[in-house]
Amino acid sequence: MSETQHHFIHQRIEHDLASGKHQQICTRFPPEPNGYLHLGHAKSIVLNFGIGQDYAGWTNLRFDDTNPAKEDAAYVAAIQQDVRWLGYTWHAQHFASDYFEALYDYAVQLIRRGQAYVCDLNAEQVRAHRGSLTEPGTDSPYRNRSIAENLDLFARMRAGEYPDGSRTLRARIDMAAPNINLRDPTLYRIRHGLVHHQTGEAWCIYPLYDYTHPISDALEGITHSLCTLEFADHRPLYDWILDNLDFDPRPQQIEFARLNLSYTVLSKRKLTRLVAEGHVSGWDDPRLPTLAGLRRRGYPASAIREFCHRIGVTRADSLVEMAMLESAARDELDQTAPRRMAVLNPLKVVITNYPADQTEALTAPNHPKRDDLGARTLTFSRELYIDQADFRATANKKYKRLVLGGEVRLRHAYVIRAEKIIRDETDQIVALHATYDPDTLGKNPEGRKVRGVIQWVAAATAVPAEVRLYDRLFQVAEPGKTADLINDLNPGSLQIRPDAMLEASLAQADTATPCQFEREGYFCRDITDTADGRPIYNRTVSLRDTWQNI
RNA sequence: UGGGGUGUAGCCAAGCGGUAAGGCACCGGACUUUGACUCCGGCAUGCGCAGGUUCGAAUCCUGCCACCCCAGCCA
Repeated sequence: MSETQHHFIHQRIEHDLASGKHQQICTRFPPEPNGYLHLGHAKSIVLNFGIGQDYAGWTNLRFDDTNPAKEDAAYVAAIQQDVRWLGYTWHAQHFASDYFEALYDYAVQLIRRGQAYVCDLNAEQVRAHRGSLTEPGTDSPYRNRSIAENLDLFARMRAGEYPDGSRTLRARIDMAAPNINLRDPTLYRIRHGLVHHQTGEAWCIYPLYDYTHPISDALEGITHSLCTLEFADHRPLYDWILDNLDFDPRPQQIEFARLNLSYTVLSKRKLTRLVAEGHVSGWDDPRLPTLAGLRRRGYPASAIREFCHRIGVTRADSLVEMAMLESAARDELDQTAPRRMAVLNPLKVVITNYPADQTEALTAPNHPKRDDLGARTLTFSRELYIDQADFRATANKKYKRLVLGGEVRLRHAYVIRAEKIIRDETDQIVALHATYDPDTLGKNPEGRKVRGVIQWVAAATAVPAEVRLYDRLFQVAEPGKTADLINDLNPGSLQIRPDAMLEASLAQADTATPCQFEREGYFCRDITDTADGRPIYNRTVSLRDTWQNI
């Protein structure tokens, strides 16, 4: 696996270490518990926890739970599980709501300093006073209330004397600031009737992100607060809050570009919609770029970490190709996955010169390059299955599988020759008659070259299974770019092979270990669904296929 | 048209005044009982564009152009 690359944030940190500004580097991963984590979060997790590890510091997990209308405890549990699964351990876990009391006190301080005021404008009026991108805003008529009145009003806001939306606490900065975030931003809003998953009904006023985040960071001793680019405009406000509350030392916010992946969406809003509208089976649908989905799909956590290292960290907008993710998965799985044989679209083959009452046990290594992974036993018998795609009545010479009258190697077994196609009344191929060369076990046949090798399973011992093949969820590189993203869904993103046949060793397989179905790809047992007692396998990713045309 | 960002190969990305790393993808070839893996080779006279400074510029300066973000009591 590649070294963590040296990007601009590492440089900033090393500069801060060299200058003596910090002795220890502390970061945090601050998800809002309002949805499941996805690859975009993985980028942030790997970045933040990676820094904690690389610089002998630590990383906190902090739930940014300032908006109870959208959040839920169920998401808290899911997020914790995902972070652990990715392989990280947080130094401490916090909730922004742990700081509600402190946050309130700091707000009182701001009021005392004349830096915050209670505003009676409603949302619509606030918007009207804010001005536009090119025009300055105008002061709220409540901007110059006395400190005493502000203190009283804010206390009453907390006491629940005012209805939702009737008042807010605002920072008193500059309504003419070119940066709109500085035009007296809202610090607190009133929200009655909500049950916060952590604080219950203790509060009816809730602080906003821009106010909460810098203080939470400072309270925890975070040195570098990493976030995505869209918050760059908020940095002056982040600094303003800490400045006016005399925090020293202060955490430094540094922004980086969020991850975009082609043919999928990395937006909690869009993912929530796909789940809510039933376009996918749930947050853990294997087609989703959620960590839960990728995990169920069979992606190893190490592959996701590696992917995050490969894509780097910059401030430039980017659209990373899916191939980048798949490559990281293949690199990991190739080294670790035991090899197995499975036939996804079975075609029965009868070896006519092999005795009906005979079987033999063949030994096949679990990995072509790793003896330490051991071996398993395969049963060879008169009736077998091969894949329909591995046989053709006729084909050109580039096709190196089985052709009528031609030979092919059965992986780890004998060379067979296709002799006759057996059809039913409707002319459908129902079986193939073939003969085997008994002198080809573990050696090449005399005087001729057999180029093709295909997988097979013995009919008598095969394990029936359902195999699910996945394709990209969307059929366009940037879903929703030109129209509603639902129109961009790929109707063929899930293909089920209901009649797949697996080699016998998979009957009692360790369900947690992903394996390679030779010549098909990497697969893992789906432990969420069951189909009539038959195992269900998900294809994580296919093998790289450089075979262009037949 | 206000503010904040970003432009290096098809994609991601190093580079920090000394003559364009690496990965993905792709194209050759070797090996192969997985059309996999592995290995070897190829892939930017060029760094958004135009000027300028310099012995020397992707790196510095000037001016353009393109794209992204911001007007929630969301995060």
